[in-house]
Amino acid sequence: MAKEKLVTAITSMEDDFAQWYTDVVKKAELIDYSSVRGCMILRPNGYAIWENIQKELDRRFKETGVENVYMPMFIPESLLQREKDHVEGFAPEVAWVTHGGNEKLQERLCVRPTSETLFCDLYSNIVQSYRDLPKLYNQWCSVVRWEKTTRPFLRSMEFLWQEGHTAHATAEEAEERTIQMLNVYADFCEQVLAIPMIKGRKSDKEKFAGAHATYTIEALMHDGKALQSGTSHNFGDGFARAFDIQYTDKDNKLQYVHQTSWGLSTRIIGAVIMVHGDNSGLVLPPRIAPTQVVIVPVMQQKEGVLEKANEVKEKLSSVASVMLDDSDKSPGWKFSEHEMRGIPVRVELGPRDIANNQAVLARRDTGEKVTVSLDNIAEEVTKLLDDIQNSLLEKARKHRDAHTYTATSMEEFEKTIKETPGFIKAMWCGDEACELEIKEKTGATSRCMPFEQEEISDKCVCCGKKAKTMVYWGKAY
RNA sequence: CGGGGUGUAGCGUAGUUUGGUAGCGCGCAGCGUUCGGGACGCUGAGGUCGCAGGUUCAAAUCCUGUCACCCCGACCA
Repeated sequence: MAKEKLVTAITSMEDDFAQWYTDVVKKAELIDYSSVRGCMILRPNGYAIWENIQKELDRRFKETGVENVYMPMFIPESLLQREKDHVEGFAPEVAWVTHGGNEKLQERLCVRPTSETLFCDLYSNIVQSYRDLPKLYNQWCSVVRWEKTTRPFLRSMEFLWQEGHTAHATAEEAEERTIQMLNVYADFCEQVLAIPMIKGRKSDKEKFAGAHATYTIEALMHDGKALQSGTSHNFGDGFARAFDIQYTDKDNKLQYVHQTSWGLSTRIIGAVIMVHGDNSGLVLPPRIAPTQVVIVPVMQQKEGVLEKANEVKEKLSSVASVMLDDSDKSPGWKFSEHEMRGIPVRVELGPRDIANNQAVLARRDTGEKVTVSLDNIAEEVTKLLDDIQNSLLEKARKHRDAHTYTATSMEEFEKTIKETPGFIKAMWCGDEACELEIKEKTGATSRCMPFEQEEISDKCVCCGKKAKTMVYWGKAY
């Protein structure tokens, strides 16, 4: 396509997907690298996407009764070590503060890699009675994990996220909340980010350090790799016992609370890029696009063009977030630039259009152009944005389904993962040894045990023993 | 942490083999002509050649060390 020849700034996906990703992230000006290894700078284009994600999710959280708080970023070493599995899971990637000014600290402080311990400490102080429950807290913050290798959005040493932490009177209530929040994530991803998710439970090997059960939403990227996009954990009363979080129930008996935590990070932006992006750059679903419509005037120095463009902007601003690009670049340059940034709809407006009381609408996802009357441009744009949102989800679903395979033998498994990367549905006996062997042989890990089970066979794909569960497998980011 | 690669103007790079005045394209600034898929002309600004040592009359170039980033792997909510 002629179009693609022009944008030489971006490596094509087919040539080198990793390089394509890096190019998009940079050229769309989502991030820049910083002077600290593994830490990225979120630039306005990138941060605005996160702000929209925050806005949408925060509203959905609050609809379920969640309240926001803010916890300190430092955790005393003794507190971190309270729960054994938890500290073992996180210790290798924790950053430590050892000095305050020139003085060595009595006790090291860790920079939070996650805040379970802080919330537990708080709950142990503020929960006394069953009347104090449930506690449904969330915080928006950054966390630090000393990663060995990093990639923008997908894995950085410091990243933005939200972490919800709840405490409940009963195990049932905690389990219900865990699933409820997983559903909030999945609905958000489908409806707003146009990314279809597989919902399911993690195997013991893959579950969160200290969790009783971990649930996950898994998405398939354009290159056939899986991305864990959000998790929801049920802690049972494990943390409560370690942190002594007890309440008095109606019968005046001491009980431990049951807890959950759930998180979603800027990593999800990586998913948006890798699910919807194409060789011209980023493709943003309208519902999170900071700018939904860009107006590109043609012959803008001509009498009346900019005036008309401003009129159209005014008209559209009631139905979408609109930007008028009246910079003195050529129209063609602007076309490519805004495509690179993923703006869903472009309005082209020149003297020819104005004479005919019309404008050209170009959609980012398909490149298709239509001419519409200026009289009902607001309605047309609204419809178009909706249509783009829907077809992005549809396209992503088709891609995922087309790259979801089944395997009933290891030969089939290995061949599929090698030749046609994607999700593989295969039966599993439940033994961790088989999980390890599959990883060893194929590089694929168990992504989740989906809620929607199918009986592909009655034997474990690895050992041939009686199968317990169908598992989605895949190579993961 | 292992393997590989790359560091020269904001970006992309030539020059390194064989040491000898740092060059080109894009971008940037000014002026003019342009404008329906990255327009063009003229003029101009911009460089501690990643950093630190060493060899030499002379180092982007050779030697030693070091740092950063990218890719693959290992590890990893």
